[in-house]
Parts: sequence; structure tokens; C-alpha cells
Amino acid sequence: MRNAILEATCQSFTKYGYANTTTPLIAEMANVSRGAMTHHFKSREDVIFAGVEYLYEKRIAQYESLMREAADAAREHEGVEAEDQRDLISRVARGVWAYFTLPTYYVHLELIMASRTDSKLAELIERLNREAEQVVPSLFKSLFPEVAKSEHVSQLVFDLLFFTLRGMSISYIHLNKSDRIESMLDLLVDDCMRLVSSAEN
Amino acid sequence: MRNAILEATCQSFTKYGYANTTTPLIAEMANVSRGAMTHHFKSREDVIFAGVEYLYEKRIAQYESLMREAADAAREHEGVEAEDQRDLISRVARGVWAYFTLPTYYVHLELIMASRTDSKLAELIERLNREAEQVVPSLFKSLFPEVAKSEHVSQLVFDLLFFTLRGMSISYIHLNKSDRIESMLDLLVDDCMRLVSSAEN
DNA sequence: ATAAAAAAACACACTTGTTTCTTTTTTTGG
DNA sequence: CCAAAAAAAGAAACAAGTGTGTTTTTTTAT
Repeated sequence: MRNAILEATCQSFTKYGYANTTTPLIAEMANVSRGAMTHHFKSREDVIFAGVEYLYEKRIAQYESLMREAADAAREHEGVEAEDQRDLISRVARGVWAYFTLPTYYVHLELIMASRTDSKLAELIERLNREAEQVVPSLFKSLFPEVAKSEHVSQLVFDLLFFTLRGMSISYIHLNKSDRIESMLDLLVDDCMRLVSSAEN
Repeated sequence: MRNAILEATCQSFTKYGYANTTTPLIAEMANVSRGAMTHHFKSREDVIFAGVEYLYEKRIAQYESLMREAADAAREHEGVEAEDQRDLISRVARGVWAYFTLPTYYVHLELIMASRTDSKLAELIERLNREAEQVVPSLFKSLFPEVAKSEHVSQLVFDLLFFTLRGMSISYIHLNKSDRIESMLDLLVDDCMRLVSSAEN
């Protein structure tokens, strides 16, 4: 029951947006009466914030799945030794891109934007971000153990990929410029290769 | 009067967010009665959408100002010939970064996010984006006339800077990681120099 | 039978849009 | 040039719809 409500909250975030999600709407999507909700969640804030937390867990699980998928595919590839590193980086970059174009990620961006003018939400988001930042960057960096020796380079590779693809995902909402996306992904892979090489020397 | 209302609408967007901007709030910030507003704007949508257009013009003027500032400062610099190009790129990159951390730009991001679940707003945003895209990229590219010969490279340089810094601006809302920002700006300038050099050959 | 869960009903606040009334400005005719 | 009328602007009041929170009643399970 509680889970059905949280699932409905996420669905509403995705379909109607965070700002348009109301308690009657959640109740309707979860097929429960509004009165039934009050037993599990005292106030609007309770259910909304619980939904935000639920979505965070979901989103991080999706990220982990995509990163594992990329790493597994790279392991199976087994090409020329010198090309292996590039193959891995390429798959990881495309995995991050897939992650940033998930509906859950767009909701995440919406939450960050909403938190700009909502201090209560900002508090929650900051806490969840702190928790997420102990998983997301470390999982990424663990895929490149040789690079991780240089904290500065691995941070740079991570930031370059994440900042750029996140910025691109916003353009992707309206325009699906597939050629520009492919060019950018290729460029990023080149840059990451260069950074990784510099770290190994 | 009309202008005072539009200005108040932008102020409300900036201070309280797009989703929390109501007609009584706008009237209060503009110091006019709600009834007075109805003479200039028939409905809520009228005033909100006019405010969005007004903000677009404002934001693009800010962008033009920052780009002109960067170009002027680079011209005045007059260092060693080989370093001039790098100086210009560095100033432009930091100008774009300043642009992306303006309050008006955060409102812009909020509007893009809101348009995901608001088809009426999406229609307006898409029209304004089409208009803006005839100014913003071309002004950027005009600063590098030699590079502009290669459409592919100039597009790549533009996308790399804009996507990356836009993505970074979202992180900047909560965390002011100044060292990571500086590192990323330096890296981007390096990359742009490399791309520019490749275009000149 | 008692306590928890679910449903329904109610009250309050807020936002929007409409209508009515007053004030100010502009136009027009003597 | 002035005065009356018309138009525009501004203010206030009203009605309808919606979301939230609380209270009350019914159902279910222990």
C-alpha cells in the first residue's frame, strides 16, 4: 500500500511534473482514497518528500545497472589490447548518456530547479545528494582503477562527462539533434582517452 | 505600467520560481491592484507568457553584453601573438560561465523543465528558442572567424562549451566547488584550443 | 470488542476569472 | 477655450473551482 502510493507519486512526477503533483492526483493514480493516504502520510509534504527519496533510490539503481551493463559489455568485447580502454570509455560514456535521458533523471533535474526557491526541498535534496555522491562518482571511478590513482584526473574525467552530458540532456528535451550528440560523444571519448593517458604517465 | 508588471513578473520568477508565481503576487510586486492588471493582461497566461518573452529578451541582451565584454578585453590585452587566441577563448569561456550563473539563466532552465509537462509553455519556449538560436550561436562563432570556416568544428566548440558549462551550472546551485570549476574551465580552454588548431590546418 | 485502516464529509485558504463601480484621461461639440 | 460625453484605467467585490488539513463515520482485522 505504502509502496503503491510512492510508486504513484513517482509516476505523477514523471507525467505531470513535480509542481503539478497534488495529493488527490496521487491518490487517484494509486487507486486509493485520499483518506486512506492520511494514515500512511500525515501531510502533503510527507508523501511528496517520501516520493522524492523513493525516486532517488530508483534512479541510483538505474545508474548502477547501466554502469554494470557497460562494464560487462566491455569485458565481453575482448578486442585488441590498446583498443580495450577506448571501448570501455565509449560504453561508459554512452551509459551515462542513457542515464541522463531517463525520465527519472528529468524529474531529478526538475527537483533541483524547484529546490532553488524551496528551502525545505533544498534541505532534503542536499542530504540525498550527499548520500548519492558517495555512490555515483566512486562507482564511475572504480571502472578505471589505473586512473583512480590520480584523484585530480579521475575527478576531471568524471566532471567532464557528467557536466557535458547533463547539459546536453537539457537540449535533448526539445531538439533531438542526433548528429551533434554523436559528435559530442566521440569528442568526449577522445578527451577522456587523452586524460587517462596523461594519468598513466 | 505594462513594463512594471513585466518587470515584477520576472522578479517573481527569480525570487519565488515559475511554479509559484501567481497573479496576486505579481500585482503586489508591481504595486498595482489586481484589477488594474486585467486591463493590460486578460488572463493569467497572458501575463505569464509575456513575462517569459520579456525575460528572454533580457537574458539575450545580457549574453550579448558578456560576449562583447570578453571580446573587448581580449582585444585590449595585446600579448604575444600565439597567446592571443588562447586569451580570447579563455575570456569567452568565462563569459559563458558568467552567463550560465545569472539568475535569469536559472529561470530559463526552470522554464525548460516546466515545459516538459506543459505543452502550451513548450510551444512558446520552442518559438523563442528558435529565435534565440539565430543570435546566440552566431554571435559566439563570429568571435572566431577563422574557425567559423569549418562549420563542424565551430559547432563542436560551441556545443562543448555550452553543454559542459550548462551542466556545471546546475551543480553550482548547491555546491560552489570553485577548484573543480576552475579545473574544468582550464580543461575546456585547452580542448577548444586543440579543436581550433585542428580547424586551422 | 478493540484497534487499525479506509472512506467520506467538512471547513478553510488560495487562485482565477468575471462583474460592477469609481476615477482619470481623452475626445468632441458648442 | 470650456464643458460635456465617451473611453480608458484602476479598484473592489463576487463567484467558482481546487487543494489541503481535520474530523467523523464506516469497515476490516486482530
